[in-house]
Parts: sequence; structure tokens; C-alpha cells
Amino acid sequence: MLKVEQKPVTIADKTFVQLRQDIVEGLVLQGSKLNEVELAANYEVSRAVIREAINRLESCHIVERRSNVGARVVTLTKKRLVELYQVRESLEGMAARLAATNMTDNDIAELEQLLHTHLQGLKDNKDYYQEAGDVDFHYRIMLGSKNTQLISVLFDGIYHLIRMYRVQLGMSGPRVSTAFDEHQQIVKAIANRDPELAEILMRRHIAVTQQSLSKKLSNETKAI
Amino acid sequence: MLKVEQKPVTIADKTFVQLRQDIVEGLVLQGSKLNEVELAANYEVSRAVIREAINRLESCHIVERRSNVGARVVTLTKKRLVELYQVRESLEGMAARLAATNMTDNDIAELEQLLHTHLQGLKDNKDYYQEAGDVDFHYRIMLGSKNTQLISVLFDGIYHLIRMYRVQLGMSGPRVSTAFDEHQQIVKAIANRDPELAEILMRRHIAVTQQSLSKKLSNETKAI
DNA sequence: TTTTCATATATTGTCGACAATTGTGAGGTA
DNA sequence: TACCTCACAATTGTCGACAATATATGAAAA
Repeated sequence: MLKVEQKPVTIADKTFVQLRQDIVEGLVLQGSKLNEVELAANYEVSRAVIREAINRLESCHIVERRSNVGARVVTLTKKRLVELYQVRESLEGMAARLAATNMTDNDIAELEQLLHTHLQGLKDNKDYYQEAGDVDFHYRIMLGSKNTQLISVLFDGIYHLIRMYRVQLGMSGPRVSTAFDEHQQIVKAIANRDPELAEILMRRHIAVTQQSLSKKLSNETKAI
Repeated sequence: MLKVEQKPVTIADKTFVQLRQDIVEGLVLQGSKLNEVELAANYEVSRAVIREAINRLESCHIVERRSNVGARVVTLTKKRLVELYQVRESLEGMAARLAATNMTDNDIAELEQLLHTHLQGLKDNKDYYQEAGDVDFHYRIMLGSKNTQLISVLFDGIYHLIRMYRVQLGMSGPRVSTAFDEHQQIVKAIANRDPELAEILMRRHIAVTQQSLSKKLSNETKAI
């Protein structure tokens, strides 16, 4: 299978991946300051390694750095969520458009197979679908665009931040099954080699998802 | 005026900006290897500073790094150009769409003023327009989106790579004046607060630009 | 008591040295 | 000749120490 993320080899690679995961999953709290010395002690590496990891996190938009002051994990606000999803809508819309042209018949068959698996999971056990399934679907469309530049901007640039919202807000509820239908329609458009429709459907799908997440975020803040 | 790029303060900042400029303008050749020791000597800074600069160049997609091997400047190929402009079309289309809603009346007045200046420059001296003018136009629309995330992905993520193509292929010729008309139409759509049209026009504008650049790139390679 | 300024402390930025890895070429063998 | 092996050279990765900067503390003045 195609993979975009080559396995981490250097200590800096591994530390970056680990730290990113710890932030995305909320082990390191949003908004918290990243003290280099402290992190170096925690992860048992030198400060240089931590600094490189933080630099890379900055280019994923997961932390923000200020010169001579330091880095903080971003805070998940509604404003930022909306902005992020506007970017996502734009990029994944283009990905779907390109996928309709560039995916091979075999790619599409595998994608349909994936949907079938999801449907099974949906019948049996709703929890299966949610995270992994959705991520996997969008991941394949992204790869299906066969556009290296687009894949890099999406994956290295914003995907982990998107995941951070999804994980920390918790993706579940009634949205799951309707999302499945939307996925199915998108695949149909791609199978019909209809770039315009594929793009429109993907953009709508993402816009709806954003609304669902925004509502969730509003409730969260109200609850606190 | 709004600026997205705060002035470089640390040595690493300055070195990054300088090295980026040297690559974009072709002083450091495309495809060339970036030797850390050598660069450190040239720019009269420590290797740590060069390493940070290279890391940042990687997240602009201007260099490519491989673990334990090193970094190379990307090569400007037709394939990569097409891919890059597909991403650009997607993102700047969204920027224009958002700008139609989010720019203030004053922003729009200034944008119209800018076009007027360009028209003067076009009458007097064609050369004026080309680089700075076009960059400035797209820059303002990007800022007009008022979407921080989008601005960051566009500006920090791909703008300098776009400039690298434009500078090294040399933007000039008959395209300039037709581009002006397209700019004018886009501004009109924004002034009319018509997001859909603004997006469509911007996307077409960028697609046409890409075709023009691709042709240029083909001729370049034929010439060699 | 509040403000201001100087000093102290904590944190980031920069550097040079050492370790680990990769690429290269000489020498040998089938 | 073609191919393998092994040691050496070149380059990147990692580290701890020092320098520069920002923040916190507390004393002196209003």
C-alpha cells in the first residue's frame, strides 16, 4: 500500500512523532508552554533534538513559536476550527477532483472495498468506524490525487491539526452514518470519472463536518 | 499596511531569509546539494543555524531532505509546476471567495487603487508591472481572506516556491496585459460581494497562468 | 501603597566537539 | 573484467556548554 509517511529513523524523527502524538491526543495540554529543558528531560534526549521537533511541529501549525520567548501548543478555538476547515475544504475538494481523473480502476475498486468494510463495521459496532475509518477514507482520496505537492501540504501541513480537533472533541454520534452516505456518493462520482461532482460533494461533505464539529465545540465550552 | 512576515530577529531567522532568497533567485542552483559545513562557512554562522534554516526551507517545499544523507534544492520540473499550481488554484480560489465576504470597503478601495497604479505602470513601462505588481495583487487577496490558517499555508507553505518558478522562468511577455484584465474582473467580483464568481475567476486566472508558465518551461528545456 | 528601576533567574539562541551513518575507492578474488 | 569486502573519508546527527534575551524579584523613590 502507498504510504506518505516514511518511518522515523533519527532520534529527532522519533521524538517529533512522539511529541506530536502526545499533543494530538491531549497528553500535552492545548495552550501549554513547551519548555525545551523540561521536554528534553522527559523524553530523555538533548535539547537540540527537542528544538528540531518543535520546529517541525510549528510547520504543522500545532505549536506557535515566538523568538526568544518559546513555543506554545495552539488552543482549539471555534474561529481556528472554521478557518482550518475552509482550508481543508479547498484542498480536499481539489484532491477529490484530481482523484476522479488520476485514480486507477484498481484504486477505485479498493476504495469501494474499504467502504464495504466500513458498512459492515457500522452494522456491527459503531465505534469501529469513527476515527480510523474516516481518516482512512480521506487519506486514500488524498493519495488518489497523485499530486505530491498537494499530499505534502495536506498531510504534513494540516492533517495532524485536524486530527487534534477530532480526537479531543471526540468524533461520534449520529453524524457517523450520514457521513458514510456522503462518502459513498463521493466514491460514486470518482468511479464515474466526474471531477466537478467529486469536488463539489467533497466540499459539501467537509463543510457539513465542520458545522457538526463547531456545534460540539460550542457545547464543550458551554459545559465548562 | 498588513504584513504577515515579521522581521527576522535571530541569526537563524536572517540566515533562513537570506538562503531562501539566494535559492529563489537562482544564486544557489536548483538541484544542488546543500552542504551544511560549506554553507556555515559561506554565511559565517554555526552549523546549528544552517540546520535550522534548512529545516524551515524544507517546510516551504524549497529543499528536500533525506535522513543521514542531506538536503538538496528542488528542481523545477513541468510536473512539479503543474502540481504546485493545482494547489495554488485551490487555495487562492478559496482566498478570493473569502475575500469577497471579508474584505472591508476600505480594503477594496485600496485594491482598486493598486490596480489603477498598475495600469499606469503598464502604459508607461511594462517592466514595472510584472513581478512586484502581480505578487502584490495576489498578496492582498490572500490577506483579504482574513483567514490566518489559509494565509499561513499559502505564504509560509508555497509562495516562495511559486516565486522561484516565476523568477527563474522570467515573468514577462504578452501575458502581462491580459493578466491585468483578469485581475480587474476579480476585483469587480469582490467589490460586488460575489464569492462564487470571485473564486471561479481566480481559479481560471491561475490555471491560465500555469499554462503560460508550462509553455515557457517547455521552451527552456528545449533550448537546453 | 504604587511605580520604577536595577538585579537576579530562567529560558532560548548559538556554538564547537564528538558520535553515527553513508558513500567511496583500493585491493583482492572468482 | 566483474564483483565483493573492508577500511577510510566526508557528511549528517547528537550532545553539553556558553551567550544573549526575556521574565521575575525586590528594593528604592514618589
